Amino acid sequence: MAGTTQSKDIGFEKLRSLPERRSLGQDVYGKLKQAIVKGELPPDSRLVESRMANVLGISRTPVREAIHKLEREGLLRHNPSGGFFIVGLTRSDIEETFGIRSVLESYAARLAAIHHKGEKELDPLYQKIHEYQLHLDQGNLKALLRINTEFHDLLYALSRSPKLIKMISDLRDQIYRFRQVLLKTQGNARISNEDHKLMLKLISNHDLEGVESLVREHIIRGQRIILKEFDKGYIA
Amino acid sequence: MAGTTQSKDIGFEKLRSLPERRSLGQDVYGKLKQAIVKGELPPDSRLVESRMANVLGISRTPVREAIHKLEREGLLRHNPSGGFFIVGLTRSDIEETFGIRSVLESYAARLAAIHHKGEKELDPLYQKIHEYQLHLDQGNLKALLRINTEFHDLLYALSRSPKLIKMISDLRDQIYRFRQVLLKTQGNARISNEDHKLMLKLISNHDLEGVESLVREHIIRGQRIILKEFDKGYIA
DNA sequence: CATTTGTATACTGTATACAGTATTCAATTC
DNA sequence: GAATTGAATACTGTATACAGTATACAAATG
Repeated sequence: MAGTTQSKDIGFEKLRSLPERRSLGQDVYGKLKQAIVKGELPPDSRLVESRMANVLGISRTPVREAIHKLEREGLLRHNPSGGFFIVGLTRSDIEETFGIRSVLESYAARLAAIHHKGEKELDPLYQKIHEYQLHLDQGNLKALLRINTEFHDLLYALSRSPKLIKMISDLRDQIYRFRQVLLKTQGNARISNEDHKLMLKLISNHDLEGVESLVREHIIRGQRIILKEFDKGYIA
Repeated sequence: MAGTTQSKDIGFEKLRSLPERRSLGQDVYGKLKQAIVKGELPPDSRLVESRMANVLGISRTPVREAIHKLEREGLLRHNPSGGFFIVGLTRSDIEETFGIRSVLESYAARLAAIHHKGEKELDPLYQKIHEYQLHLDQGNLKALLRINTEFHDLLYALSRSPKLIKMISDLRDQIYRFRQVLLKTQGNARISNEDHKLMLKLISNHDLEGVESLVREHIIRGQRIILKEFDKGYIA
């Protein structure tokens, strides 16, 4: 216990959090996941362990760690004849994923409405809406995407359900590659922010049913946009 | 192509599906997951790779595969000082998990109601209800649990959403250890079957809102039962 | 020339080796 | 006897080795 010895051993707390050394496996996992999620690695391409290990200058072992995690996550699938490949998204995958998101995210919003006490909790969210509005007029897509994500993260954090948040986050990773389609047009980008404003209003009023169905509709709107583009063949 | 050569190479189709050799890693994953999910391995206990490998008579490599998958799945957590341990369930975990189930499973039922054409699809489900009723009178808990699971599997299969089904299945694994509490008392066991009957009726009538809110309530009822037992300290 | 066969190559799945870090516990110091 | 030190041990994270299978392609065969 601190203070029980004569010699002063105070002042080393700051050293405690110095290196924070993550393992190679974790690093590879993160890198590989990003690459897949962003669509940098094309679907159906095979992942050759030794090649990856060589490129990264490490051994196969940590690469395997990452691969097995990503397989469980659904981003990779095992080839019957051995090895793993990147899974692409079919039309049904998109339909399903948005459908599931529609119920999970609307539920998160409902929880947010239940748990939220006092208007002050919503301040950062109003802030994001404002910030968004500023960039909206000048059509800064990159910024809109970022702020949009931040808004949703803040909102779902209010649900106080870590498991739910994680599931929502995992689902969003799966369709990350299509994100930008959603805010590509001025019209959609504007509607999105109007929805967000309304969400906060409903949460303030503790209107559980209201916010739940609004978010559900919000997501389904996104689904329709993506599917339309998908059918046009612009994205795949 | 078959038949293009003179020599008869017909008759080997049956060999095609002979060994179906799963990898050691997959085996360990399955075994270990079962053991954790059923509560055979106590929470917070550390998993020592070399020990496990020795017990199973294999090397550490496939054991690691399994461990990393289970970590991504949330059943294991990484120890800051190295290694992995089994995560236990807190009260919040139970609350969260049932809450998420309530929206996912009600959504699956809604999809089932949307997709289902013709009464014949529901026959196996009515069959399960009947089967359940038979065992209900003689209080055969083991059988009730099995039939109950089968009913829900059949129902959610009608949703035609593999991703949704998988998520529901994963969530149920997390609270598998508490299953039997739900049907322990005659009263609850009976109500459960009444709910199931009503679900089928609503699905037949394509009453989407009805079946969705019924299933939601069905799950929340389960949540209350489990939480009550949990608070009494009978389960942990 | 179209098949088949044979052989080299690539890759996976599993086992093993090894260095570095935690942990344990007995010896030591105050 | 409580705290400190130090050596022995256990375990992890990573690298490497190796056998068996799949793949690719050239040679051989009709």
